[in-house]
Amino acid sequence: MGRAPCCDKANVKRGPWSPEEDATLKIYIEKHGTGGNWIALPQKAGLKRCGKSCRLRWLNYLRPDIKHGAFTEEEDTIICTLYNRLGSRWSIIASQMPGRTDNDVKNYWNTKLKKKLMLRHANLSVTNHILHSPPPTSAPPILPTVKTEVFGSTDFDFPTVPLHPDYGITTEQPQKLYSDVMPYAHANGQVVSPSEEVSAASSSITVETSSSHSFLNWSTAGVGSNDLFLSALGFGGAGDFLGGYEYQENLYFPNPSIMWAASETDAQGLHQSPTYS
DNA sequence: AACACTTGCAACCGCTCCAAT
DNA sequence: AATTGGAGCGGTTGCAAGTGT
Repeated sequence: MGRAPCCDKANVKRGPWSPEEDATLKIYIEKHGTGGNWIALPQKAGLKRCGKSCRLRWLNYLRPDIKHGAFTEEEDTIICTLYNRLGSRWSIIASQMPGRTDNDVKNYWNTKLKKKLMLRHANLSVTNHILHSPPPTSAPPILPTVKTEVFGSTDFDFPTVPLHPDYGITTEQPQKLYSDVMPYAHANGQVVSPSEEVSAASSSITVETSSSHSFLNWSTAGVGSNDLFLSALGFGGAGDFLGGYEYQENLYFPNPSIMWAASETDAQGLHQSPTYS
């Protein structure tokens, strides 16, 4: 069929927004709203931009409730846990973090958090190697390798890491593993924490993520069902990754339909149902 | 000081979804 | 039921700023 472009590219400005454009858009939206029609908005506002660009600029930068600045440890944990659970559903992940946009979260994950994970993974691998490996008496065996593909996120391609069987991570294909064990990823024991020494912390924290209807409860009690992703990386889980906090399911999503759509349409969703009060 | 390389992030692209017709 | 057009999403790109040599 083919689709018409969202705007006449020859007649719209592109590239970085000037302060004047920002001001024009902001003032217009604050005065008139978007009217639910981004396509017509730029002309009404007197901007030589396409509606799509205006929408993005507003949502990702100009909105008054946007939070700029560094991500906190709590936010790291939320991202980590929800990515583990949902894959790259940035809009849903961002919806749990007031003031953060999907673009923010996505960029943060791609540029920083993923590297942080890999770094910790590398460190843990070294630690495990030192702690658990017997003194080498002969040439080391050729170890199996795992390419991590999680929840259909086929692009998530951490470096192929040699895994020692004693470390507890199997070489079974993660995708199969995930579908097999849903909704209890740990039930058949295919995935276990490779580093027992990091699971002893005990504390809890409740993170308010919205003033009205959303909070996440974090504690170290029990083994969460969300740890598959991080376990596959060599972490005990999100809490393992970030200071010992373990995510405990207690999500209150502003728009439940989003979550059901996410969980039911392609079997990449939540391990268990959110509850509402 | 100058250049090369890396990093972070704003912005764009192309696609799917969905409501309206 | 088929088509259309807008909204929204995830992936990718481009560039400015920062850092290293």
